[in-house]
Amino acid sequence: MDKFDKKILQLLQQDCTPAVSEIAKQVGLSTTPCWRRIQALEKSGVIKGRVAIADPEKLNVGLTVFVTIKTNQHNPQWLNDFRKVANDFKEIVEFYRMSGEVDYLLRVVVPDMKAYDTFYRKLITRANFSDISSSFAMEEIKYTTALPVEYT
Amino acid sequence: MDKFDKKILQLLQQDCTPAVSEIAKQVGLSTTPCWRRIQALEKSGVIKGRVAIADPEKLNVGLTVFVTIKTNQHNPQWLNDFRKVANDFKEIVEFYRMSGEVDYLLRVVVPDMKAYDTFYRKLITRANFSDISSSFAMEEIKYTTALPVEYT
DNA sequence: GTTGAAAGTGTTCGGGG
DNA sequence: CCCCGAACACTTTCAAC
Repeated sequence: MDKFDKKILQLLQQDCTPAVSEIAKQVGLSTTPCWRRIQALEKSGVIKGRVAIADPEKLNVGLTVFVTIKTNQHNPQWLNDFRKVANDFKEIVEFYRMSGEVDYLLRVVVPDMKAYDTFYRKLITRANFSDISSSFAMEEIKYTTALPVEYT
Repeated sequence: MDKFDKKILQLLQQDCTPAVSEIAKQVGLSTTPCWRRIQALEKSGVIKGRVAIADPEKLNVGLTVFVTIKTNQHNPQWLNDFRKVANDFKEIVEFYRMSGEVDYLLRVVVPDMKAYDTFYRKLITRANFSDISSSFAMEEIKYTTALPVEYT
């Protein structure tokens, strides 16, 4: 990936609405090669897709909760089940298997504490955890879907 | 927000490339009213924008690290400075002010442990922390930018 | 890599019911 | 809310440099 591809990616990761001709102008290329590059980035899977970003407040999910989970069932079956559960819960927007102290980390979005409590109760009926702990975000200071292009 | 708006939002949060006519078909509306609804959702700020989603692996930032931070400087000046620092570091993709034990939580994306170490050293020269701790993600099981529409 | 241009498609926004 | 239709812009693909 040369500097043109990087610039294109930076722009599209910020905003994918402008026309190819506009992108081309900003990266210092003419439309045709710029269009070809975008096609290539999509075909090679560097660009996975284009999505609309919604406002959490406006969708009434202004509260972010991080849930750390320990389990005593370290078998693939348990994880597979839990994976399905996580996909069912739309409130779970991120889900990682961790190293170290904690086994799993979830990011959950809900309207408020009360709604989180409801979510929490539903969650623990769907899977067995040996230990589960919740941390609440008071403020979202930065959130971006744009990944750095510096490491390529 | 009625069921049409919710359906439109669900679709666009998954994929914003299809034409309005296609969206309209899927929600059971004709093009014009569907287009007007999308306009309204954008104007009211429910839809904040449209972005391209890049593949972390392909951009060589396959390692996610969660960094928990405690500070002893609980003044707005310190936070404001740190806010700027976080914006400078492209590796920091999420940044929350937390309640409870830990003061701040970062999600950081880097190529590998070595790169994380480099990032870490740079970070601690830019701000003072009383305590900082890193947890590594072994696997990203779920990551979505689509927020639930059920709470509106 | 560049330009220019043609054809097809989608968007946008009138008009009607 | 629906449909129709007509500008208009953008995408996509040429051929030629």
